[in-house]
Amino acid sequence: MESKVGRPRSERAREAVLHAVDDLLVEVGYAAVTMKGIAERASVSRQTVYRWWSTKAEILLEASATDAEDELAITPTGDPLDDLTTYLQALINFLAHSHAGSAYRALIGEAQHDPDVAKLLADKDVLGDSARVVIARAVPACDTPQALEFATARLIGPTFFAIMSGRDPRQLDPQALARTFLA
Amino acid sequence: MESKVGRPRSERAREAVLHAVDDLLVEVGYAAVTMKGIAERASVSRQTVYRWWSTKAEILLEASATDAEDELAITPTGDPLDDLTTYLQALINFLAHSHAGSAYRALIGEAQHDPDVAKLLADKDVLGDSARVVIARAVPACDTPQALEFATARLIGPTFFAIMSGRDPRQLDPQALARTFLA
Amino acid sequence: MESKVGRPRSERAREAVLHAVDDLLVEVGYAAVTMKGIAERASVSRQTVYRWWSTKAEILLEASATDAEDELAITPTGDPLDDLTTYLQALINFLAHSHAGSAYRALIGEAQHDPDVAKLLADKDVLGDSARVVIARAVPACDTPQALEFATARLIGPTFFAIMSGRDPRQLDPQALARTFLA
Amino acid sequence: MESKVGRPRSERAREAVLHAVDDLLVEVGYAAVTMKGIAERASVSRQTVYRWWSTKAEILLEASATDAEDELAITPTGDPLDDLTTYLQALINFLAHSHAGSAYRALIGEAQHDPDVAKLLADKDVLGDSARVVIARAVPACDTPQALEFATARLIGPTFFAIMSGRDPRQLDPQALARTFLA
DNA sequence: CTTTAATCGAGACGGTACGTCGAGTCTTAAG
DNA sequence: CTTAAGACTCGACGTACCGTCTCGATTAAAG
Repeated sequence: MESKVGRPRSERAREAVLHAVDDLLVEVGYAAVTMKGIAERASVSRQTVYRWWSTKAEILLEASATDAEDELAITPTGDPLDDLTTYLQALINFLAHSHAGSAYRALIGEAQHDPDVAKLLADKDVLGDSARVVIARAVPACDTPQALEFATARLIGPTFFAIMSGRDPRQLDPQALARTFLA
Repeated sequence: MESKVGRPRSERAREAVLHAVDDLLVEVGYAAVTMKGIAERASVSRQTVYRWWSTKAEILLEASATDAEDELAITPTGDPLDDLTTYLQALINFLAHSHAGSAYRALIGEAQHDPDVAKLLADKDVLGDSARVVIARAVPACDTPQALEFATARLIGPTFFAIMSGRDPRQLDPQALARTFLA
Repeated sequence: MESKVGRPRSERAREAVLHAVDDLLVEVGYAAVTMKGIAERASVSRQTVYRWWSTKAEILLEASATDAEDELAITPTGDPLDDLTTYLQALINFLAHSHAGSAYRALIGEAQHDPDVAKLLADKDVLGDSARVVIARAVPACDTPQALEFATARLIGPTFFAIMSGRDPRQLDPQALARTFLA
Repeated sequence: MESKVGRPRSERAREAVLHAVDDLLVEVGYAAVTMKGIAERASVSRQTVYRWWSTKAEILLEASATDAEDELAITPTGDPLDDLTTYLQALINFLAHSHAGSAYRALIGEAQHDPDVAKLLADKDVLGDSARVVIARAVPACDTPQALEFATARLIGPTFFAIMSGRDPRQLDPQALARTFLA
């Protein structure tokens, strides 16, 4: 419920900030993205940035969550192996090559030592959500929450580990991963 | 080839820095560990820290690599399922509860947007090394490098993902994970 | 000539602002009085304050000018020495102990580097006006403007300097000052 | 007692700051002089400014105290009236026309609502010191501290008031003021 | 009894300085 | 040549106040 009195929030400023953070991420990398830099790039006052977001992680998440969801959504064919393979390929592309994915990896990294960022990601489980949809369709037997969680970790885990630990993503074979998952 | 003239490097200073990093990590957490703080805690000049290490990631890795190896090494029993279960339990403890493990998670995080840290971790693959040893013994069939890499990702991945993405480590069942790995 | 159409100026808002300034001056001191603070304390919008006053000096002067005049006005007895002594005592009280006086000192201070404030004070010579009245009655010989100006400086100056330069006002003896003035 | 270990204070930085504050005072006026502006003008880091001075008032005082003393020091002739007249002329020039004087007036102004500045000026009574020297020589009868204080206020006060309250300094007649003082 | 016009509150906006902190580097004297 | 000490430049931090700007809602006099 948002107040109706006072000057309304500037949609222009909101978008400028989100675009700025996207651009800066690509240009200078996550570490060099600063609240100051975002504000300047967006031609927005620092105060305005802080008014609506408290950390760069928050902005980054808002800026890339939609992209992430889009990149991880697949159109089901009915064939479990095909669907899982397609999903795993999308996951590899997302984590290893997409801008939204590199933002996401940076956020996961930050979450390891910043509880606020961890909370943020817990509230918006991009990876888990995308995987659960695919699994529910491909493996109907996975119907309890526990089983779903376990399957999610098994499906995403190997790819996630390989990329996060700096391994070469080209060595990853989505079909082999999918087959092993179904075994 | 190192010079032999002049005052020799102080071993006292080296150890003081490594201990200071360990202590600070526990007391204030990774994010609040600073080069300045390390130097002060170690009663060592800032210049001395910079002379021997170029980033806090380097110090951190040197300070916790040995601990990490110890915590991830298991004594084999001969039974593959038992060995894998023991290893996975050690992995869970390391990533979720150990100091060395939280340092390692932070480094993995940093590596996502800092190529220097990524290089550092690539040269010292703590997790992969520990897993390969276990796999080689438990699954002798895994004899090609590719198969070993694949198995490593399958063994470590699910646990790694679950903990890095902020899931509750108590939900992880090392025996179930081991059984699925062997299937 | 002010317009007669439209909503009339709110007398309530005007008084609330002046009272807020008075209160804030006492509570937090001149330096910490801000336009923002005044508006909030008066439960008035910032725009409303700016609509009617352009600087905090203006508000302050309007808020304390009447008090200042009252505090510096004396009832004549006919005896020059008595009148001057009474006046000087009032001047000491005003400059050293009164709220209106501390506002006035702050304004004089501001006037040293802000021409707008200097202009404001030139148009409303609180100190000079009060002194001229007393001098005209006590020293009828002072009848030219120049003589009056000179006498004003001689009468007010020593006290003004002592207090503005941070000397202890208890060391000031109004009767001695009055006697010396008449000499 | 200053420490002898560590890098010594940069004399270059110290002078650059003092000159910068002098220049800025003339160019933009006291109100627009900021710590940030001083640092930039002096090509010195903000941190360095804060390391040695805590407010712009402190820098200003250090930058103009010597000038002030020079401008208010007179060479005695032996004739009381001449000496006092010369001193009062110097006082008028200082307060009304000199850069050091305008800095001093600004500081006096600030002192009215900033106890720290008031303390600063109390420790370095530029005006009082200069007057006491002149009075001691011209009026040997003034030998008790109280008498000296009283005489100081009488000597400086009228001129001080006239200029601080925005009156035209050209109307001030140093000889007339000196004569009245001696009467 | 509706316009019309200026007010009011609330609060977001772009700016800019604040004082602090950590990053690295540099400059001493001491060992 | 290393060491501890500590000053140096640089640049981001998050906050505060500045003065301006949109809003919707009042409030009176004028039509």
